[in-house]
Amino acid sequence: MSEAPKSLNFIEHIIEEDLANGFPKERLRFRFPPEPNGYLHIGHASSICLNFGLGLRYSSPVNLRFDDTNPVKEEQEYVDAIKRDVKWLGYNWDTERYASDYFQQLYDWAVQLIEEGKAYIDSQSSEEMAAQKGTPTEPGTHSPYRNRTIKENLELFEGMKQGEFEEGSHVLRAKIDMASSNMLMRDPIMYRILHKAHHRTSTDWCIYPMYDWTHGESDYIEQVSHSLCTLEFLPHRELYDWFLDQVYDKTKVRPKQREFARRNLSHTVVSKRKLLKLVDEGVVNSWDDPRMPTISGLRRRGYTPESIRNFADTIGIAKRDNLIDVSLLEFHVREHLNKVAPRVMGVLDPVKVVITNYPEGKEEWLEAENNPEDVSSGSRQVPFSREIYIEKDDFKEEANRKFFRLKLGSEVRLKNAYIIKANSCSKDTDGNITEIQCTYDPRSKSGSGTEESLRKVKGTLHWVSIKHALEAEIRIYDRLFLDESPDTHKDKDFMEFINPDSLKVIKGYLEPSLKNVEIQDRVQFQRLGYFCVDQDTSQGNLVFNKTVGLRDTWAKIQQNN
RNA sequence: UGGCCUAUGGUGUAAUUGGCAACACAGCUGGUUUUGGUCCAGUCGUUCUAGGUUCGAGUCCUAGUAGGCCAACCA
Repeated sequence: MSEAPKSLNFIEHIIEEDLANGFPKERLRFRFPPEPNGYLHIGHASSICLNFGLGLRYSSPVNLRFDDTNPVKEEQEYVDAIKRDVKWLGYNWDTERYASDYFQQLYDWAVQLIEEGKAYIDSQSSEEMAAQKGTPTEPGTHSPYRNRTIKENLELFEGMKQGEFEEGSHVLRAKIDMASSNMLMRDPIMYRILHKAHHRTSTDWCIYPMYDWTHGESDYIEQVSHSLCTLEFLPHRELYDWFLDQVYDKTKVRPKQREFARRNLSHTVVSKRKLLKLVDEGVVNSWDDPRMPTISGLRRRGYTPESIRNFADTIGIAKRDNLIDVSLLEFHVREHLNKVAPRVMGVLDPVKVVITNYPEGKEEWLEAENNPEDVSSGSRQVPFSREIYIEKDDFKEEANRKFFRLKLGSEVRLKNAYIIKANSCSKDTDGNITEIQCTYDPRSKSGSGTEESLRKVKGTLHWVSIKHALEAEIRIYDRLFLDESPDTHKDKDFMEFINPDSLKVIKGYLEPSLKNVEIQDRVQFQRLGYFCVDQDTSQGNLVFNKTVGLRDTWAKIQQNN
């Protein structure tokens, strides 16, 4: 077996360089560190695939670590959803960790910093501290509390921990440099008082560590070798390193933070706050609404884990701003579903066809291939009868040579069945076609091997026998936003670009083999697209979500005319 | 009136670290096909600008330009 030489992304280059410089491969360790304050989305999928992909590549453990330092926003529900989504994507974490597991260690280290004169209690309001912080172009000024005695600091910190103070009355700050060009180094807050129960530690603590103080130390505790995050954390790196310096023991692995650019997907938003707004304002029905770019939404839409992993792999990882066209994601789901989704026939916008020379009351069960891409998938039987539905779009009274479908006076193949010829049609008073009268060639039955069955006719249509058809609710989705990058307009809110027609619910008529489908089953409605059984399906009420349409060359030809 | 990051086809990412700019998607043209799907073949098109170093620059240096990030008791 030869493996195609795959080029490395810049993170892999860094790791290779570290290994070349003597870092032991067995000490490589990664982590995926979500905050349990919302659902995972396609952007997280990229990060998950990066970290777990590195774990697979180097046979290294990857921890799932919940960054749960803010009980105001975090909930167990999100922890459960995140675990479900990571598993569904196909990854196994080494150990499940929580930053809250480290609260005691973090506290002890904080005490140590105070004792070393590197941290102090500030007792000003957040407004006062903000005023002293300066601006990116002007240095800050020192807090009047900056030079409290170590003893006083220790007593106050202990008091904070014991719950003696109100929220907002005191914070612990690192004593670094109020004149630093990096705003994060201007005496950052390490702890704040929050009289709020935590989803894991309950009321054990009423002081909670801030992100910067927690994250790097957690990496260190877990001995994560490469701590990967998005680019907006780049300025945090200096502080990450500073905090690490305070506790670092040279015999241990020193975690290295490196930053990559967040992946942006066109025609959507990927920010928990914005996604939450879509849910709260009823633009979508839930976090797992199939229009949402959340992992759970994509799953419900019919996306496969493989397709998402391949997508993440293809878009790669880099440091520049990007806007990835959603059509690339669609390509990957088509690519996978083409191989695995059974083919079935369903008519979504029906018009009745009567085959006038087919005996009334007669029915035949015809053999239909389940998937031409997978011979092992076998075949099934579909019923044929005198009255069938075809798509309205598949018939025109007159059309030019490019129209490979049914028109008066010409022939077309019914998939898996017979060649029919349209002779006439009926219309209602508004001129809408209500019925097409055809005749069929009884010797042209698919697979019969007769000369007539082998005739080449230009078009092949899908169809469904009216008498046998299953009615189903079909949910057709379109992109949620009309603009390719709705949240990057300076003067317009992303909500202004919402596509009012992102969901269309219609009734479809399906072949009877679909009677016993299960939730999440994925199929291809031939010539239309890929569809997935929605969880709203119940006894006698079939609901399908459209995952994505087939590539549609005909639509393109029409558009260009 | 600051600091930091980034710049390669329409999109995303590569380039053996200074040595013929490539892969995928999208587009276009043909072929196959009982899905206008799939598949196959072909084609289009790229190093932000100006200098510099070098036999040789996408890669290194300088300046410029453009975009992004940074002043939450969020992560």
